[in-house]
Amino acid sequence: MESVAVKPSEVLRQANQEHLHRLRHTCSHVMAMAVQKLFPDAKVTIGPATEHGFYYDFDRREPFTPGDLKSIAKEMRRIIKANLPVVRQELPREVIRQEIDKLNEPYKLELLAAIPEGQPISRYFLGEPDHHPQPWWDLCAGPHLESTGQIHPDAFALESVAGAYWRGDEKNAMLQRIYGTAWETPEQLESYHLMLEEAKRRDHRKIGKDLHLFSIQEEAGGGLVFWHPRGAAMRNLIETFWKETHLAGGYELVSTPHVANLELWKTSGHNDFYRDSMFDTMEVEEQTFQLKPMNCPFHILIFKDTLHSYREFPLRMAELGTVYRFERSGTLHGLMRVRGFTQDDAHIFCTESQIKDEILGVLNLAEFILSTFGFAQYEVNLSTRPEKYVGEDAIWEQATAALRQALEAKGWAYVVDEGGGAFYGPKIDIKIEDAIGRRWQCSTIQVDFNLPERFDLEYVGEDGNRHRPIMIHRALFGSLERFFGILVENYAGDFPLWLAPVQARLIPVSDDHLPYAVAVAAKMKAAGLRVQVDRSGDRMAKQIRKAELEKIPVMAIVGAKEMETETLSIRSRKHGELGALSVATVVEKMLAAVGDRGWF
RNA sequence: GCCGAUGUAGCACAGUGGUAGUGCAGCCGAUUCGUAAUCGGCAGGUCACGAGUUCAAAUCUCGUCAUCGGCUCCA
Repeated sequence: MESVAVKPSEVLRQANQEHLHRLRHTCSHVMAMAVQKLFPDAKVTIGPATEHGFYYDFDRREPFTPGDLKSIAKEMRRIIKANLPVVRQELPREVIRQEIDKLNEPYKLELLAAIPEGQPISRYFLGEPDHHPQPWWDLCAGPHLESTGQIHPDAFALESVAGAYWRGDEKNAMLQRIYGTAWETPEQLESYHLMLEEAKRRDHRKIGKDLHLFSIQEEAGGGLVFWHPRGAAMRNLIETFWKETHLAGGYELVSTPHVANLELWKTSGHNDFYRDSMFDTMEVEEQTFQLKPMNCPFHILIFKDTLHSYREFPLRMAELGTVYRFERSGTLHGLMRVRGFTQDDAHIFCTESQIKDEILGVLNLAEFILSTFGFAQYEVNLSTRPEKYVGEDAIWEQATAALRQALEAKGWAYVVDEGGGAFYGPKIDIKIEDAIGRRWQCSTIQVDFNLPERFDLEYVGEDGNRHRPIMIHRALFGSLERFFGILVENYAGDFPLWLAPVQARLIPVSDDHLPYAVAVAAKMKAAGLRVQVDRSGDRMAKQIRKAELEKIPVMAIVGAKEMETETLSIRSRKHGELGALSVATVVEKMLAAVGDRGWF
């Protein structure tokens, strides 16, 4: 399964992106033409190219079925084989408006009205415009291929039908979106399908179930995670590592409740700005309580409980804080999108002049922690002041400059998202790249000018006067649940030794060797290794098969030979049979692999 | 929440109106075995849940919940 000649992701990377974009866009027109031929009642809307293909949204009463997709694809192949020319025609607004009117396409009229004055307006025909009857055409800016024959009839596929709102707004009509994928060659399409299979093989929901890591239970409700012993063991390892690293990095650990009086959330502004994502309140002895969607107000209360001096700054407060957010049922997805999750949260209270160094410190910590889990490739975004914001311009500029300086000092390339910041401050987001090239947003670092104001935070400065501190929110994993899901998919369940919930399985050749296996296991456990003995009485080959299916990294065969010589015959999941090694050597080598966070 | 699909034993699946099935896992017994499945037996299901249609419902209808693919939103 690992030995594909050329990695599918490589094949796809070699494709000409500009050409692919045209091809996919044209493909979406071909599909729309096919759909309107087969289903004349379908109204056209928009149909752009996407990362892997294209889609087209239609307004039609009857839903498209999988069978419909087959006939649409067939019709598309016919259009491709006919090799119709793709002809662009620019027309004055009023002329094209009348043309659209004739076709009775209300969505296109709306699109036309949205095109700014002075911009050229064009349509694209599939077929010669002078031909009678007039060929199919679509209001479109282009660009496209020159003819439908340039699409390879075996390099596209229709994938699925999904609902989508007109212009992405849920107040609007629900349209039917048909997704397709399209490539230059059948080989690329094949590679794309291999990629999809690979992603499916790594799906954390499947692996999580197969390896008994976690579950989500219908009886308890969607989006609530149950960590089973093996998953919980891994989570504990991650948490321990996180806590030790933060303590070493100058953070102090705190722990706060899961609910609080609603008044707190009114002060913080969450009750106004975040209500849609919060669970309903609960009444207790005539007071109203709220399950927490964030940790920040709690850390602020700890901060406020004493008067602070600038000499204590920067003050770094960290917590693995479990929060609950109301997510609409249709959006829940395994561990990636849940209703209760644990943020690896921290809040740094500091002065303006400390922002840069603090951010740099967070970037270094993020790099250290993420790379420990095997993530060394990042995509970094810097988001600046949006249109609606709080805080003074000068301080926004100062903070944004500090973020830039920190990124530059770190030497990381980054993309600026102008106006993409939160209303309360600028931020840096870090996306990590996994083993098959997918990117996941994890870390976020946000400067906050709002909460210190709302809670009237103060510290005593060098001058003896009260000043308002700067507050930095930051999370590195983002959410432990989500990060765990990413880890599972990144490693495909083959975890490095330090994370593997069961590091070694001792396999007795027969029951005669069971006592020896138990004794050896005790020794290995005493050395701090997570070891199990297979007591099933199954044949050796069966025991090996079970251990392989459970992706246990080290198998140790125990038989007469091994008892005789006080050795273990090691079979590594990664490297196969390694022969007989003394128990002491196995322990030593395993501990070394744990130490450098590698595999055995 | 919205559009579409799905829900049968711990897991993977078969079963289109007439007494719920297969494989693996589990338990029991025999086998005591050298690098990915030993053999035999037993047990296990309110067919997601709740209504309805029918002489009869896993199967048809409606509702609820959950899951899957999307939309929207996001850690």
